[in-house]
Amino acid sequence: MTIQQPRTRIQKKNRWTILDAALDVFSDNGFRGATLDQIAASAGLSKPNVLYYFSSKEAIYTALLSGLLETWLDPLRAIDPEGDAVDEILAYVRRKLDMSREFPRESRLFANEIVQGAPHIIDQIEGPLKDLVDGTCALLRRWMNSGDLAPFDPYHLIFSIWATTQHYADFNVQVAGILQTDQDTQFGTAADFLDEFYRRALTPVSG
Amino acid sequence: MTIQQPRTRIQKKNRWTILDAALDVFSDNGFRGATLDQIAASAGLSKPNVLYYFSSKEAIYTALLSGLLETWLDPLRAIDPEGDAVDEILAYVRRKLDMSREFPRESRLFANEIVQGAPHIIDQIEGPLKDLVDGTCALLRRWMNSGDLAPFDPYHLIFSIWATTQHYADFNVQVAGILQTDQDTQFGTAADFLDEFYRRALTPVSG
DNA sequence: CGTGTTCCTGACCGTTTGGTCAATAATTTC
DNA sequence: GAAATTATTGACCAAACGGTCAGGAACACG
Repeated sequence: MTIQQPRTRIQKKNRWTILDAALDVFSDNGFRGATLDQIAASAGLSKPNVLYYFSSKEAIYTALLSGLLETWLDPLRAIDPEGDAVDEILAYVRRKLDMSREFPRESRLFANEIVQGAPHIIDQIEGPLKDLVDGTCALLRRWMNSGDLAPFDPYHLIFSIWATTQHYADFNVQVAGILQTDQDTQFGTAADFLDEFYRRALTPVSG
Repeated sequence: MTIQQPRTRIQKKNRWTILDAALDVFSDNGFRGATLDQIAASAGLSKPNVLYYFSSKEAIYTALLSGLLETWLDPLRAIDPEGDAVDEILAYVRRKLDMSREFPRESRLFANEIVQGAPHIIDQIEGPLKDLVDGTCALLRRWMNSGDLAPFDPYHLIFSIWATTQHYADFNVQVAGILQTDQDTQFGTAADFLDEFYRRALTPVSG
C-alpha cells in the first residue's frame, strides 16, 4: 500500500525529499536513464522506503511533472491584457529567463520529456497548454491589429520566446562551454540581449 | 575483434544500417535509455552481430556523434564574410531550419546529449565549436561596427538562432500539439516567421 | 572445387534494474 | 505504557541489460 495524500509530518517531509532528489536525477538522465537506486541514494533513503511513499518509479515521475506543469505556465498567465503590449511581452521574456536561471532542473526535466516525445504529458500539451496558448495568441493578434505590436505569427513568436529563454537552462553546458564565463554573467548578458532583441523586433513603427 | 574501418561491401552496408537504426533509437531515448536489443531489432540484425561491427553500445554512440558533428556545423561555416550581412544571417537561419526539418533525429540526438550534460562531446564544444563560434562572432562584430548589421551581442545572437531553429526539431511534439497542423505547414510558417523576425531585428537603421 | 576468411547466431554470463515482502523499528494514540 | 498505526529495512526475485564465446554458415578466391 502506498501513500496517496500526505497526512503525517513524516510523510510530508519524505515525499518532498524524494521529489526533490528525483528532480535532480530525472533532469540529469531522463526517465529511462534514471534509476530508483540513484533517487534513493540522493534522497538519503533506502529503495524500499522510497517505494513506500511512491508506488513506482513512474509514479514519482508523473507526480513531479504534474506538480510542476502548473508553475511552469504561470509566467504566460501573468501577461496583462490591459498593459502595454511591448512591455508585457518583454516582461514575459524576462520572467521566462528568470525561471531558466532559478529552476534549471525543472526546465531540463521538461526538455528531456518533450525531446523524447512527451509520452507522459502529451494530453496536457494538446489540452490545457494549447488552450492557454490559443488565448494568449488571440490577445497578441489584438495588439498587432491595434498597432501596439509589430505583426508576426503569434504562435511562432511564443515558440521563439520559449526556445530562446529555455535554451539557457537546457543547453547550459553548451552556452557555458562557448562563453567561458560564470553563470551570473551568462544570464546577465542574455537578459540584456533578449530585451534589446525583442524590443527592436516587436516595437511597431510609430505613428 | 571488431571492425575498425569498413573494407568489404557487407561491412559498409551493415555498419551503415546499424548507425541508422542507432540514430532512431538514441534520438528517441537518449544514450542510457537506448538498448542494444532495440538497436539490433531496428537494424534487423542479431545483438551479437551488432557487436561484431561495433565493440560496444558506447562505440556506436560515439561513432554517430563524431560522424555527425561535422555536418552539423557546416551551415555556420557557410556564412560568407564577403556577402551582405543581413542576407547572410537570414540564409544561415534558413539553413539551420532546413536541417531541423530534414534531420530531426540528428538534432534530437544532440539535444539529448547536451541536455544531459554533453558527457561525450564536451571537449569538442569547448574546443573546435568554441573556436568556430568565436570566429563567426568576430565577423558579426565587424558587420555591426561597419553599420551593416544592428548591434547585438553576437554570441547570444547565435544562441538565439540555434534555439529558435532547433526548437522545431527537438520540441516538435509540443509544436505539433499546439499548432495542430501538418509538418509542412509548421515548417513553412516557421520559415516565414523567422525570416521576418530576424530581418526586422537585424536590419540596421538606414543612413 | 577446396580452403581460408568473413559473417552470423544460440546459448550463456554477470550485473543492474524495478519491485516485493516479511520482519522490525519508531511513532502516535488512548 | 500498552496497543495500534506508521515508517524502515535486508533479503530477495524476475526481467532486462551489456557483453562473450564457441561454432556454424556464407562468401571470396585460388
